[in-house]
Amino acid sequence: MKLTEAKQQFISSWGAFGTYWGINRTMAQIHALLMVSPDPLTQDDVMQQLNVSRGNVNMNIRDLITWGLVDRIIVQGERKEYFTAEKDTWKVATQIIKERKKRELDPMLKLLAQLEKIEGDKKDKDVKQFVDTVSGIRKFGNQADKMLDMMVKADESWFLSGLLKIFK
Amino acid sequence: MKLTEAKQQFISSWGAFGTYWGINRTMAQIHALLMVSPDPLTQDDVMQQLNVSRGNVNMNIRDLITWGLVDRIIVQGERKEYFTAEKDTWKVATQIIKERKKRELDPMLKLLAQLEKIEGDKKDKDVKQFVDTVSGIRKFGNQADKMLDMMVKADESWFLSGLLKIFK
DNA sequence: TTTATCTTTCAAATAATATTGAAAGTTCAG
DNA sequence: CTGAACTTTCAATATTATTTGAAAGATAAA
Repeated sequence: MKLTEAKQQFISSWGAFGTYWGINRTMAQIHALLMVSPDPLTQDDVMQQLNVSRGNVNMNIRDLITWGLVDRIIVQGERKEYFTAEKDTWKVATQIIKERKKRELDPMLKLLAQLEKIEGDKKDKDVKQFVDTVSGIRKFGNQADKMLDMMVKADESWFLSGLLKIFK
Repeated sequence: MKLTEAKQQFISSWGAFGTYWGINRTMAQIHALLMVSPDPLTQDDVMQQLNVSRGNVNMNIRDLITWGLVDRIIVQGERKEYFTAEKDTWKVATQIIKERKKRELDPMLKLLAQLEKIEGDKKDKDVKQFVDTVSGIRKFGNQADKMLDMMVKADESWFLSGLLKIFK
């Protein structure tokens, strides 16, 4: 397989993969493209390579920047902006974990804690089932939260080589 | 807050949360409803409580069954079918991990392994960046894969109390 | 200041996804 | 069998999410 074809396939699969995880296809594709591009690209480069409109590229790049996955690069003496993606997989992963935790997990845990304080007779089986379910999810979520926190603080080599021994 | 209101909020939030993760709103809501319902429900119960059509309920319940999260229950002497959800959070989580791994992570890792075997001069910076990116993701993915495998085989108490000490 | 270059916005168009509901299919009691 | 009770299917429809592209907004060189 040639580079061009492989890139194509990587970008397209990354896009499809993204949609399974609630990320829009184009955003995932732009991210993929920037990850395999050694040099920064302009919006026009991305438009041309992925066949999408200017507005689409602009909005999705902006979004990727707020996710902390893409950086805007200013080249001396050039009018237009360039963009580049973080290419270290570990950093990408921890960045995504950090953001999703903040945007989704943390608010959900807050809500579950509220819901658990429901008024009503714990003897009532409906009340009991509700509280049990909510508190089960909350406990699990809290543990996952702590684990992810530590993962984010840990470093790559630990993850890649050390972790396995622990699970033995 | 009263039970009815709390249930309502739980179901609706669970639905919204699901959409962040590529799960359709109704499927997540049905799952939520069944998790907080102590007794099995019929399709009509679900239709009525969530205000969705028969076809929608039927299709989504079927899907939840293939995910291994919902069971069909036959009650002696009753014509209609009942449905119930697994309520143990740990089991729900490991079941979801198992399925998503099988459906998404494993095929992606297979593809990445293919792409890494690209032909071309490793001195070329485009080739190098491509191979580095793909292999970085593949290594991370493989490690995550192993970790999740072990998590699925492990047990809840270990996760809830033991794991943290390891990360210290 | 004017103009050319580049970026951003957002209403409208399009595409993707989810939902409905009626008809067809199934199952079983009588 | 036959018909009532229940389940499944799927084309049509509705909803939601994404994309476009032209206009407006910046910015800086001339």
